[in-house]
Amino acid sequence: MSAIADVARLAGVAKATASRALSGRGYVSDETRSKVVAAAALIGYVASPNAASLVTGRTQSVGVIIPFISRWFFSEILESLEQSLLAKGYDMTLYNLPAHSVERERVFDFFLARKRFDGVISVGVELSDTEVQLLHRLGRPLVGIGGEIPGVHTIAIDDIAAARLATEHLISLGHTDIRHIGGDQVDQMDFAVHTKRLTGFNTAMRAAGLNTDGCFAPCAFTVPGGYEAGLALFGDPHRRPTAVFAASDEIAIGLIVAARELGILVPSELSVIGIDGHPYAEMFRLTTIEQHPRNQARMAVEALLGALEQQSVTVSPGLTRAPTNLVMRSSTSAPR
Amino acid sequence: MSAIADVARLAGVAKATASRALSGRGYVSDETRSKVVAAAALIGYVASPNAASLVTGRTQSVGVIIPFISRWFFSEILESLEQSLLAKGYDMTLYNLPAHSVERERVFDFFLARKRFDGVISVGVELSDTEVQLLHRLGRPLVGIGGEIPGVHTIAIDDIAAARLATEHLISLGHTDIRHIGGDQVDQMDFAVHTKRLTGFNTAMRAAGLNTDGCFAPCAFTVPGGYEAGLALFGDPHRRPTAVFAASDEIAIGLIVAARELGILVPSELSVIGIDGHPYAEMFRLTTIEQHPRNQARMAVEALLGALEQQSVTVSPGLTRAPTNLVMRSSTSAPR
DNA sequence: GACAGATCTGGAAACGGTTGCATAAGGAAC
DNA sequence: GTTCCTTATGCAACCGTTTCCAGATCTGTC
Repeated sequence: MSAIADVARLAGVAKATASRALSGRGYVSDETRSKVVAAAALIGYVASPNAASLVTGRTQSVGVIIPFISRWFFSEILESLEQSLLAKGYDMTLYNLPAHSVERERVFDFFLARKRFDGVISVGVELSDTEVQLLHRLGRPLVGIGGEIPGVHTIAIDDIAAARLATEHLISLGHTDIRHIGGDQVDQMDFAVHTKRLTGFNTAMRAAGLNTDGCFAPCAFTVPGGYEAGLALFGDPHRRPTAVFAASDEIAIGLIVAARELGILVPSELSVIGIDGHPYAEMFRLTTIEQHPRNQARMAVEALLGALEQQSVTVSPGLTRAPTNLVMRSSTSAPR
Repeated sequence: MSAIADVARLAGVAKATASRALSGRGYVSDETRSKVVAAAALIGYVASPNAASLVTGRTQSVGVIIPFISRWFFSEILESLEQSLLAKGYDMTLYNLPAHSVERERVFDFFLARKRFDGVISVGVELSDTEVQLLHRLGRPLVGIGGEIPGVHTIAIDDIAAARLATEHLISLGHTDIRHIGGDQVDQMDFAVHTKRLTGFNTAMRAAGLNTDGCFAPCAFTVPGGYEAGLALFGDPHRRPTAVFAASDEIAIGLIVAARELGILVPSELSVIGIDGHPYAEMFRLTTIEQHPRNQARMAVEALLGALEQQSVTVSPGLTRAPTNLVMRSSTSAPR
């Protein structure tokens, strides 16, 4: 509707002056500025970033690539990203790209190539070299959350250390028959998360002199996934472990529900520990390693906007470790 | 990087011709078109919709306003919206606006006023007249999901009918001591959902000649919310009902978890029914009224893009009813 | 063979902002 | 009273695209 020319006319100044007055760049007298601001307010003028982006190259908008929306970690990330970006005046445009989506190529070659974003945040998606280069050629900074992409600044917890800590907690309670339930191949979430958590588990077990053969069982990375795995694992009383380390709280909760259904007492007959800090953890009294996705999202926005302020095309590559912490509730105890 | 001028030069034609060849509007000979297309492919040219929007007024982008991201209904809607919009070449920009967010005014007065969207989809947010008018003045069509906004085309299930159906299911099994656990004031989600589901419950009860006094108890609209409500409601064996209608599956699941902890058998001692069709419903064998959010999202996109194609500023106002269906599992049975 | 209509192409003007450059006024330093 | 710097403003060009308009060529009809 109303353009800056209307504001300028109303305020009795040139377009250039109105632009300077509203954007705060360049010299404008206080008197002129207030006239312009008043005129803009009067007709409800809001600058079109699309038009401005033509000449400035800045769009005030950030693209986000994410493989899931409904899983806890990802929805937390998303809420926090949106909040941080909104606070800084940025729009957030969402691309939901499951691991091997058919749309994937189109998103990179078409949507991301449209020059709509000042930067891109990639959450839990392993980008190929080609894809990183494509984004790089656009001259836009890129920040990752939740994994390591070569040459890209990434915010992530130390998955190996978190898994080791969880396993060590069980070992320190006196458990020796411990299993690890983690993500399966189908649900790779693209990232090496599953593998890393398994590595942390194996490391802790071996350091304690415990055998790891046949200790890992895969399942879908969800509550029903953990539930199914629990029914299978706990079905035979003779082969039942005394403790389980679940790769996520959602899996852990599924395991607990399965155990309860089978009449197995947690923690006296079975200890369960997870990773995440899921909002349901408390009602299931689940001991877990908390990560703080909202915080990770804030760090990512900070890194990205920092790079934008410095006009730098790239964020300094490298890894920022997000903190984790053990929260003890009553799903773990010494074995009987 | 590469602009249409580069493509035109490479193909040996004028900018205008290149534009026509790539957009498919106006006359272009087959020979010229293939030359232009080849040139564009060669240098990896992708048109900037920002620049185009300046003259066409179309941005190829849709704004979505949503109060939650992590709750099941909303994340399903979001995934489906993104998928439908992407398929049509539209970007989706997200505004996460909890009910009484401090950011709300800023989103309407600033972000939505920036002329970035061809249309807006509002999910589960009750818009004020002022807000509807503001969007209308921008000349952009608006479609709602999950409630009724005066003068706006909305996709929604019949909440009253769904609640009545759920309650009637319990009554038909022979229950007479039935409670309804639903959303509280704090968690109004802006919409009249809570009130409508309560109305449906009351209607069914009265039609069966049952008293409704003191039959409703509020809780947070989440699994832990239902769990807390369950502990409170089932704590006193003398005052325990034989059946509960939960306003959502998440509440229903919380109730079941609480019942199991208290040693109450579902369904023989307690029947529970919910509304939603949550992915956890099956593992808790929950009887529920399914709604299909992904389908609602598709309908919304269809309505919005339909209006855009017709150049019409408004979508024909009115209500499209999304279907629901009762799925019987084993959380409900006749009372003992 | 003239004419109308359809097809094809290019030049130039727009869209709504920002910014480089020129101009001018005011104040400080010599 | 110059000179120089800082502040303030306007004009015009520019960003990348689409589209209006004019002109050219081709086709078919009478």
